[in-house]
Amino acid sequence: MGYRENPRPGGRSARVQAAVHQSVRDMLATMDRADITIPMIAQRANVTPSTIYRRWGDLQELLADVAASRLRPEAEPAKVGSPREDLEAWAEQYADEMASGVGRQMLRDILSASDVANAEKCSGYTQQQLAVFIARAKEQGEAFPTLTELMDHVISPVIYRILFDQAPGPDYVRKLVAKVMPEGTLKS
Amino acid sequence: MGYRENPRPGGRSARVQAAVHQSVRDMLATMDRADITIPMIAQRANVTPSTIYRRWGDLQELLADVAASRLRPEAEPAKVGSPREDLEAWAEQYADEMASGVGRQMLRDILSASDVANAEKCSGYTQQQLAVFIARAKEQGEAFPTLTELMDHVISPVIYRILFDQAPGPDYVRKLVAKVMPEGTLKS
DNA sequence: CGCGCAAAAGCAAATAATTTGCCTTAGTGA
DNA sequence: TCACTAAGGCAAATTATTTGCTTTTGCGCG
Repeated sequence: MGYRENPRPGGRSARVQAAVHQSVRDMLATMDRADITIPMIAQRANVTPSTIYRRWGDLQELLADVAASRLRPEAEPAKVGSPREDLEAWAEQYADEMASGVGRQMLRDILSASDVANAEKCSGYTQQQLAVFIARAKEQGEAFPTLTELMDHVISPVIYRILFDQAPGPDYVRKLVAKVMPEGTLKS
Repeated sequence: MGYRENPRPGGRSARVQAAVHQSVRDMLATMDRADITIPMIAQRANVTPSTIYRRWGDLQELLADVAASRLRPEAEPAKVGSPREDLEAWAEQYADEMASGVGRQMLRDILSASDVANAEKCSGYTQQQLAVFIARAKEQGEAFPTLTELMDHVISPVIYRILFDQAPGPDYVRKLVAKVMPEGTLKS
């Protein structure tokens, strides 16, 4: 009697999931998160509350699921210049998105759920994106930081600040990138 | 009709707060967090549920409050060798505590609450502790990283890993510290 | 000291959310 | 086509939350 992780596309289960996700996104856009309840989500999605309870367990799990699916990158990072420049542009946008009200909420939703799967998924997405820059740099023979260095010294500080402190400022990210680039790699 | 942030010690309000906090700590120690409810906490603390609802709002706020108060450092970090060695020892213990089941839960509780105050408090505690090392190093004329460097390149990566990934390994923290120390500062 | 005030707690009724058992529906694969 | 099963609907039972009103407690003041 378990629910499939990935419902077959086109099936009823997939339709319900889509309707519920959509309903949650609508509500997040229009009202305060503290006022959102499962019965309300259910009504807007035209399903019964018990469907949601059985499938997701509670509001936190549902919100985490929705947040993680919104965080999935839609495309490869843009290629506009050198790998370093691409990384800088991407990181800046990443920081902005995460620091925005919506992004911040999504991060919290993901971390609040008792199930760790969504947090890992989210970190995995970021690593995938970073891996693209690393591959490009390698291809072009450009010196570049490792994945671990990028995660530890660019992503982590940005996320920490967003979660605990204040949003990272505009050139803060640029400085982090500069610091992590290998010696002798100067910005053009 | 607002509740005081810091109830006068010895008053009724302070007793209730202590009883409720204790009740929460007991329950966290003995049962799964998903099974904890406000009525249960109230019963164990000999208080009516409405008292808790009025004072804290909901379970998440209460858990965040309890977690933040547990995270308050009790003493200045130990002084056993050079500032760098002290920092290493402290950071390692910090990482262990945060990565433990209890520590991880506390972090999540703090981040799940809609009120950001506890998250800021928690980050503030860490910065206070780090400031002690910096002051000691300055006093002894030892080269030392800034507070920002320590937060960005030691604390942030540790916390990020705990939240999104896996617990940081045993010598991972040591490497982070080594990396952030000023050039020419070699380990004795 | 004892009085009055206001903050905070208790109580209980009203409301809302969650859980659960049982039934129905809709896809899937033989 | 048919039977099987995962998933959804419905409604009753349970549990949590909110709220209006009352009572208690501790503080400041005369």
